[in-house]
Amino acid sequence: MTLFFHDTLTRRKVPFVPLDPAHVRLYACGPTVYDHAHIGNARPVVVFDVLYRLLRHHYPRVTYVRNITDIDDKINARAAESGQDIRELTETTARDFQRDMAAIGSLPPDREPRATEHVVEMISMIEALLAREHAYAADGHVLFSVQSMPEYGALSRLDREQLIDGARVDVAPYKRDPADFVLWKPSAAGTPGWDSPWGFGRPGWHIECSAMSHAYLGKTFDIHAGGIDLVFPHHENEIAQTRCAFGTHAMASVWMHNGFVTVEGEKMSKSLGNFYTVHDLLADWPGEAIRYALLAAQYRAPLDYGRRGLAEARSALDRLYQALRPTGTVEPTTPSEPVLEALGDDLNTPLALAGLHRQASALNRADTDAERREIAGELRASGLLLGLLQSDPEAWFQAGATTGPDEAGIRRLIHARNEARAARDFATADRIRDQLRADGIALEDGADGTSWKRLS
RNA sequence: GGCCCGGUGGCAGAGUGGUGAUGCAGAGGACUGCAAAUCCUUGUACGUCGGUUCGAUUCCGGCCCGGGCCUCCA
Repeated sequence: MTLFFHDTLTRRKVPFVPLDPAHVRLYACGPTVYDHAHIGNARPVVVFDVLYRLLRHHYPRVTYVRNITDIDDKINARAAESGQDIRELTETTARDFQRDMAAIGSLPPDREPRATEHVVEMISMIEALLAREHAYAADGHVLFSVQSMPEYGALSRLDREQLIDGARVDVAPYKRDPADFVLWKPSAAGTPGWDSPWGFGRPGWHIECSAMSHAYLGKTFDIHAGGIDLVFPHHENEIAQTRCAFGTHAMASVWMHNGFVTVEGEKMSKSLGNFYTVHDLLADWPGEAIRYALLAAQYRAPLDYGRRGLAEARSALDRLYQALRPTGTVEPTTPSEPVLEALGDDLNTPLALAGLHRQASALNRADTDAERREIAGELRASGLLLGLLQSDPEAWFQAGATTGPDEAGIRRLIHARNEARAARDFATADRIRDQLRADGIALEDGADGTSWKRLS
């Protein structure tokens, strides 16, 4: 089946044709590690994790590269203000990031390169740009010459005049053209930096992704992904650097960008301070609900994130796990056709989730155990593509609150209640149930006995 | 100012030129000692004004409203 993805460069949904069907190559821009990831940072991780899972389902080999930006002036500033060692700050933050992303069900990428480990490649790329006269050195800086590339601006559809008119920063005096951007800049002694042909300094922001994507995926690869706010300048400049350094016609075949997460209609961002960190959300919500809520809207649409959406996500997962409950932990078999089609149509995750619910309905209606096991296997396989429904259903319902009675105590009370019920002493039975309810435990009397859930 | 997204029922959110996804919430019924869970039934939604059409929520245009980008940003 042909997959379709929306390509930012052409603003169209295009059929996906891998450059090499035997090896699909995907790059996504990763975090700058100076602070906990917020839910806006998590969205591309989760969305493109689904993309990665889908590609792996359809192709024999996929290489997914997601960088970690550990060279950045914000990192330096944070380290300076907290008195922390830069390396320690970036290592800790990177580890927290990986832990948080795993907690919301995302697979690790195949490669997770760090900018600090690729400065040599960045320098040689800058040298290539200088040799081809797409860049110039001035005043300890090396700048990319935007005028040397006629197609500059194609991704963001901005032309040079607009860039200059709209610029929010002062134009540095060493720039030949106000639109030129930095490839290398000098570092003061005692601040982070590397020796280079242009003196002690550090790379500009964009060059790291050009260097690292080239190092692991080559001069041209299949898909480059990231948040929509990276279209300009980051991806525009990556394209300029990579194409001009290698003389290619494209950096990636398809450019995919996720919409941002909003809070009460406004963009969530660190600069506005209106963000939820994944770390904090995990204290109150299952990671799977955090993930589900991120997949509840199509990835290009804005997503308003908050308690309501999280509560809905948890209810929806309750329903899906409830359907899986009678069959326990059956192995995933084959994802359902509607789910595959939904995901293959530009990652239509809300439609795919609807497919999961339809499967759950069918499962709830199934008459025989064999039928139940078959549908459950398919439902789990469909869920696997979305990174959902891989837990033991009982564990899903019984996880959560650490207060209240323990499992043995609950079982004892259920036993006592069932004895009362058998004796038709419903007053006692109801008292026990009410007491458990007050402790956050809900009972369900089924054909095979009484099961319980924690309410949170 | 330039460029780009959106406006769908109580809420979230798909989709389509002509039998009104999906979930949550609501109503009725079945099941149950009573519940819960589940199943069945139930909702005259597509910002606005025009145009095209036999027919538009779906295509085209104007307008209104919301949001984003224009070198911090996922």
